[in-house]
Amino acid sequence: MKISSWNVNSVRARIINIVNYIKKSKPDVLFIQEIKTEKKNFPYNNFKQLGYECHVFGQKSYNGVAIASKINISEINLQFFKDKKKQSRIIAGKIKHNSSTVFLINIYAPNGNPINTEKYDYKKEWFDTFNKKIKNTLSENKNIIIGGDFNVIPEEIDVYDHKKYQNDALFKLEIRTKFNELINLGFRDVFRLFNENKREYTFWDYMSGAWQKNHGMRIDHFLVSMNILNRIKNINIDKNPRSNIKPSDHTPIEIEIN
DNA sequence: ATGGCCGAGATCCTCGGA
Repeated sequence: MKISSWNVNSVRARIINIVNYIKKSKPDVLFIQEIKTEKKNFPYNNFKQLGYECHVFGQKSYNGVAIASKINISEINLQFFKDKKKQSRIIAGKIKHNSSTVFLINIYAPNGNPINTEKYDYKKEWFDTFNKKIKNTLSENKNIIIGGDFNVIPEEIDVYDHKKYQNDALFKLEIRTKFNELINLGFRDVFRLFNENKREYTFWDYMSGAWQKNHGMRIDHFLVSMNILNRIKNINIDKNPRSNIKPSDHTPIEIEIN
């Protein structure tokens, strides 16, 4: 089974790219972030024509997450925790796969820039609440996959110039510590586990030719709980969609699970 | 050292993104 995650930067502006990606990559489940639309304007039909059912946690203009799936997802949850700013950032659900239940959590974590503002405080609080909630969830379900746009650069190797990002909300030590606290609850960053020293990115800014210069960062991740780690067969960052016309600034990341 | 590119939504500009 293939699960993909992609911050599309508007599901409506990106629908052609998304359809092309799905046709080519054929994920069983697609985590989508930054759909930037309300549920009522979500392009359900484009997905339905490809055999995908969509579960949507929308928001006007900003944020918004969705799960598109070829297989049944149960217990869809739009209130994994109560977001202080009422932003649509998490959609969760359960799938049955190889006679076990796997808890899927699709997240779009806050950006947090600029630092020393309430945006940064919101990001810190958001991660504190998320980590607490994950800790509780682990006591009930050992099979958890968290995927999405974490807005966290885990290590120096994960950004083209780490010195530039010391005081950025994506790389500040305080934020990376929270990311590590989450991992220490019993997860692995699957990309880094499978690629010890590899430099790969999932995001390139639209500005100043970042894509052409490969000025990227790895901020989209799959974290998998220890209990099902041995079932992960592969992880791949598909850079192709970033090179297309009218691209998202992020590109999909994909895992294969047995 | 600075600014640069996009999308949404309400006006021809602002906000948010990372």
